[in-house]
Amino acid sequence: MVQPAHTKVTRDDWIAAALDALDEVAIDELRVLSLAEGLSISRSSFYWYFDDLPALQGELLSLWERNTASIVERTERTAATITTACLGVFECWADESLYDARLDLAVRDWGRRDADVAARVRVADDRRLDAVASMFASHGFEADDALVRARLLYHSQVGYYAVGVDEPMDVRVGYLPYYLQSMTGEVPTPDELASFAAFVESVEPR
Amino acid sequence: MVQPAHTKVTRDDWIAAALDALDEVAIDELRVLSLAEGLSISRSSFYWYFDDLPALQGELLSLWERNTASIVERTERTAATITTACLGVFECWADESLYDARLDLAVRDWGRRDADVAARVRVADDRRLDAVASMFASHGFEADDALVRARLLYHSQVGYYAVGVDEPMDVRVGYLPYYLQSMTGEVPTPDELASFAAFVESVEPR
DNA sequence: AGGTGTCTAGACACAACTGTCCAGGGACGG
DNA sequence: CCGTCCCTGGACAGTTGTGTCTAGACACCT
Repeated sequence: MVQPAHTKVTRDDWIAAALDALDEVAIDELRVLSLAEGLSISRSSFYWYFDDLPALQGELLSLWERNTASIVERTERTAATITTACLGVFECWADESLYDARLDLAVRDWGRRDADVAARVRVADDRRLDAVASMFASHGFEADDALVRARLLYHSQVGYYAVGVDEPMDVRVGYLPYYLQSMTGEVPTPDELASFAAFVESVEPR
Repeated sequence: MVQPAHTKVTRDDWIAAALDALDEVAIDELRVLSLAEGLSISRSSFYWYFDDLPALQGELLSLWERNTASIVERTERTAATITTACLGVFECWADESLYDARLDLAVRDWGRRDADVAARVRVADDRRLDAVASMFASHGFEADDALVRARLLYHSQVGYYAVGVDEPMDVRVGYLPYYLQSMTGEVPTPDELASFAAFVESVEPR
């Protein structure tokens, strides 16, 4: 798997180029030629690394599965309060390496037109929502209440990205007390907020 | 503008076919040939009614603008309580003729790849959010709190559609008290819920 | 030097669409 | 019953994309 020195473009370069292109193009509208031009290389190089376009798309899909894992992992942590528990999940929205929002949007988008992808997206959404709902339930919320609060938390985040809100992270962090108050009915303590702010700070160098 | 009797397909038929196709195809991926096949007519008929594909897409865009109008209109009604005010907005999610969720999703989707559309979507989202935030503010919520609650209401709805939750309307209505409690901090009265249920019933024949 | 395996460029055949052109066909008015 | 206007079908050229094939460039090993 070692690349000869005269390699101009690696398999990972193609994948990175595809990810970058998602701002302007849907996954199922990726074009080998466009990616090649971006990489200043000929189209046929692509076919050295991938069987065809669907192979690259599949690669993106498995990259995307990580988003679900990040969320689920955080809902399973033990937390003293529901506000801390929620802040754990919020780490995903603050750290691109945990949750790639652009990719998530693109995959969801793709799922609207491709039945196989739609099925995988449905499974992922269910796992994410179940995980968040369980988290609320384990903090004493009754089942229906937990489900609705999980939806508010998750759907509003999906909507936030779908709408494409563009605001600096510190502004967003400033709204946190209001979000937490509505979602949990509890007021977060200054300590909780401070340690979340510290997490954000530690990530910032994106 | 009267159609001769031998007309097989009208301009509106093309538009309806396009709207129907949005389940399987993005707006910027609409194909004249596919629509024509669906209508069992030849492709060239399309060019009698529309200059080109962008003309049809523009038509869809202006149809979509109604969604914003419906929301804004409802936020401007005077309501005795914040819960009633919210239920007014919720009418949009319960009545397809007020708010076409599929079209909204499709346009938002399109906006991710087309700068002009993106600009119009941004304007619409801002107007909708401002309207809902003002609604909360007029019921005594402080500015930041009103903004966050407006976001929760609107973003979670956008997310709900993006995720593609599929549940019968009566189940959804059953969750209303929980949603309202989280979003407003108030418990809706049985009367409020009953009159919303009546509205839903009056629409149901979709 | 020569051989090998890895990677790239360019050419090719094929497919899916687009918008245009033109020759009609049906209904309706004079 | 004839011309006109509205609408439709089929043919055409042009564009953009796909995946394949072949020749060769480059580094590295012996």
